[in-house]
Formats: sequence, C-alpha cells, structure tokens
Amino acid sequence: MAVDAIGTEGAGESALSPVMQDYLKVIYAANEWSDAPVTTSWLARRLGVAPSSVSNMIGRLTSLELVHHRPYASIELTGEGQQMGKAMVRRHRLIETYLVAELGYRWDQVHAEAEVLEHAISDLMLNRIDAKLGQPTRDPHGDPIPGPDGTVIMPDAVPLTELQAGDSGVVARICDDDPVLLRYLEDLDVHLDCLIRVIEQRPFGSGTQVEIVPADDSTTGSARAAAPSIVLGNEALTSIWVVRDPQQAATRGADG
Amino acid sequence: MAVDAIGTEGAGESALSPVMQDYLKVIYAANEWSDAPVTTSWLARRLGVAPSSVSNMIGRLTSLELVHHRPYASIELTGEGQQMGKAMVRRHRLIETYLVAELGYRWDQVHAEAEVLEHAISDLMLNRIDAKLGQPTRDPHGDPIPGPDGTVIMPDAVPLTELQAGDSGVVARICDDDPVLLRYLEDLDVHLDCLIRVIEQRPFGSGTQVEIVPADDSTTGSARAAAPSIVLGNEALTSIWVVRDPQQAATRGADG
DNA sequence: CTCAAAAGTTAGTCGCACCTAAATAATAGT
DNA sequence: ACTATTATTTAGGTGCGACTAACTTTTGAG
Repeated sequence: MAVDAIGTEGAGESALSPVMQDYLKVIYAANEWSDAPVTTSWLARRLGVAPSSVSNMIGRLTSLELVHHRPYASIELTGEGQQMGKAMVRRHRLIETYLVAELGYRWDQVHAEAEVLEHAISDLMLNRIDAKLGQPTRDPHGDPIPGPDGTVIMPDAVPLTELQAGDSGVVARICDDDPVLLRYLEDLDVHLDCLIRVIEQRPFGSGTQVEIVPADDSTTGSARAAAPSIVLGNEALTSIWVVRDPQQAATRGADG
Repeated sequence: MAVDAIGTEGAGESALSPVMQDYLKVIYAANEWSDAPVTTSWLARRLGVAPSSVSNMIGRLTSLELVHHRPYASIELTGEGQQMGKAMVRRHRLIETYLVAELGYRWDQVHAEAEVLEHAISDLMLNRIDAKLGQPTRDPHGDPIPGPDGTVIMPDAVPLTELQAGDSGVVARICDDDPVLLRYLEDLDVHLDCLIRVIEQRPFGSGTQVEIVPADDSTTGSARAAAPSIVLGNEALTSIWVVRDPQQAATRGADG
C-alpha cells in the first residue's frame, strides 16, 4: 500500500513520465467525489489535449497495467494505477498546503504552482514538507491528503445544492477548479469550517440565498452582528460542499 | 538588466526549454570563478550528454543569439544569454539556500534538488523565497546569488592551493561539485567563514596540513582547545576557496 | 613538418507527447 | 430500425532532445 517513492526514483524501477503521472492523478481525483465514468473526451478536456492524445496515452497505460480500458468503454485505474494516482494527489495537496502555510499563497494561487512542483520535488522534500506541516489530512480547499500509507479521510460532505431552505452545514470543501470563484468566495468570507445556512432557494437556478454565520470562537455568542446574507449562483452552489448540521439546523439557536 | 521573469512566462515571449536554460546556466557559472574557455566536450561532460548533442544545442542557441560560437572555437554567452544564465543561477542558488534554511537540508543534499526545482518554480515563488530569506547574497556553498537586478557580489577568494605555509584565510566558498567531499568537510568542521591556517605543504601533491581555527565568537579567546590539525588532499585543496587574511597571517597571534 | 590522436561536427535514428485528418463505433431522434 | 450526431480510435506527421556512427578540423608529439 506504499504510496510513496515518486521523486528521485529508487534505482531499478523505470519511473513514469510526468504526463503519465498526470493522467493517473486526474483519473484518481475524478473518482474521489463522484462515480461518473471517466471518458476519453472528459480527460481530453481536463488535460487540455486532443482526444486522440488521450486514446494514445491510455493505450500505453493499459499495456503498463495501470488502467483498465476496453475500446469505447470507460477508463478505470488498476490497483497499481490507483496507488500511483493517489501518491500524486498526495504530492499535489501537500504542496498546496505548504504554499499557503509557509509562503503566504492565497488558495486561488496554489493550484497552478503545485501542478508543476508535484513532478519536481523529491521524496525527501515531500517528507520534509509533510513533517513541517504536521502531517495534515486536508488541503486548503478541503480535499483530503492521502497519508503516506494510503489512508484517506473523506469528510461526509454534499454540495450546497443538496440543502433545503432552513438547513445549515459546515463548509468542508470548495472545488479548486476556478480561481476566480475562489477569490470571490474569499471576499465573501466563505472559508473552510464556516457555517452556512440556506435561507431561500430561488426557482429555475436563479440562485440561492444563504447566510454566512460568523465564527463563534467566544462560545458566549458575543456581539454577533447581522449575519451577512448573500445570493450564490449555480457555480458556487455546486462548488461548495458542506457537512450537514445533523438534525438541529439551528446550532445557533441551541443556547440563544 | 532584468534577470527575472523565467517561470510562468509573460504571455508573448516564447520561453526557453529547461535544457536550454541549463546550458546557459552552466556556461554562465563556468566563467564565474575561472576564465578557462568553455568547450563542447567540457559541456558534454558537465551535462552528461554526448558531444554531438552539445554541438546541436549550441547551434540552436547560436541562432537564437544567446551564445557566440564559430565552429571548433570556444563558446561564449551573448549579453542576452548572460542575463538568462545569470537568472538561472539566481534561481538555483536561492533554492539551495532555501532548502538549507527552511527544510533542514545539508549542503551536500541541495544541489540535485535545486537542479530540478529551478525549472519548476514560478517567479512568484522565487520572490517569496527571496523575501523569506531576506535577500541573501550568497548560497550555502559561498557562491554569490545574483540580485534581481543582476548585481553580483564576488568575494575575492583563491583556492587553498594558493596559500603558503603560515598563510591563513577565511573560507569563502566550497565547490559543490562533489557531495561526498562536502559531507567529509562537514565532518571536519570546515564551514563558510571559518579560519584556516596552512601549516605545511607536502611535496608531490601528497596533501597539505592545515589547521581549522575554531570560531571565535566570544571575542575573549575563551577556552580554545587545541585547534584540529588535518591533512587535506588535492581535491579538497582546490575546492576550498579562501579570502586571504591580508598581511597578518597570524590573526590569532595578534592578541595571544 | 608530418601524421596520429583528440576534439568537434554532420547525418541519420529513436522515443515521447503532442497534433490533424480520416475512419469507425456508439448513441439518440424520429 | 435507420440515420445523423457524437465519441473514440487509427494513421500519419511534427519538434525536441537525446543517441550512434561517420566524417572533418585542430592539436601536439616526435
């Protein structure tokens, strides 16, 4: 189950090319929050290459027994492919976390940098980073960081679209696909672990009104100003994942 | 004279390939401490490729006007090539310095890691690193780190072989070519800025006996144990560069 | 001064990762 | 069920950076 040993390869083994590593990483991550089948054209769009390039590379990965693929069917990782994909995801997310924690990056800036660095740093450096951060288990966007042994801690989150008016939830993940959205949400004070309550769903995808409940550090409800109430569009609603606040949709009302 | 803007290239320009950057970097660094002409075979050995590969690449760099080269003659950087080589050297050395300062690398471990990272990090990251380190002007081996404007502070150092018996000097640079030597010198407590006195030169390159003068932090010469006296072979003698202790070859005798 | 050895270049090839264009398989509409 | 559309694969080609092998120029030993 060892998920390590990517950089500065250990003598004998023939390391995968960075491009192959990217394929495995992207396929692994695709199956993380969804079970939609991974197709050639989806990968092509995701990786920014022509579909024929994907066919080609999937052929090679298939003969390396890193993916299963019958022509015209969907693409799945083998056990070994899964390990390597997971190892790349670990690299990517540890690097993102490091950039935020140690070099003052904003969460909308880390993705592109990590995309390159994940192929460049050695295992030694990865371990130093992991140690310096204290073995974190999630990255700045709330995605789980697989442990060195392959352990993954998945929060039981759903997209904000799943909540009904009156429901509330704690933000557990924000998709890092769109940096512009990330900046926007940052401005709106939407952070990991913040509490969101759905006020009203508007019809025909014209948005949902939600309330960002300010952090409640001082357990005595201090002077809690009017909670900002905002309207989120569909992109935001599907990008923000929350852990449902179980039965009591009113954590705030419990002692008030 | 801008030496920046390598990573995440600014829109219009067609960035050089990592391999081209390596050539420019290596040629630049070759001229730093020596004026020996850079030849095809020297580059081939240095870069670990066949001489024909070098001929080929030098041809391309010549037509890009980054190097001057007439067939069978030596290779020199143009002004533009020099800028880009210097920029890569800056990247390399800042990264080395960062790895030692922030991630606890030993000086014999940084070179290989920096070799890869210098092509991977963005200008943003380079600037963050530079800032975090406080704009250092030399790396862990004593090599100068060019400033963002191209400024270079070269210590006026000579190889230890230049010193005569009785001469002393302050270590200003240790070539990072051979990690094994670096580890060895580390064990011997040979560091940057430490004082070395030449005791006796043995004939026929059979080594030179030197004394490592312990650091004199407490300006009162404290309890300075017997200075370790060691014999250095030729590889060490040419790798250690010192700034001559001007006239008084006996800094230690001055107050003793 | 000659000629062998060393240094450098040229020619041709290869694998990788991409592309476009053309062919084929799967899917959906009527 | 048949066809139009879409998805996927195949075929053929490109640039890069490496290689080997063969050739040319320079160097230096006697």
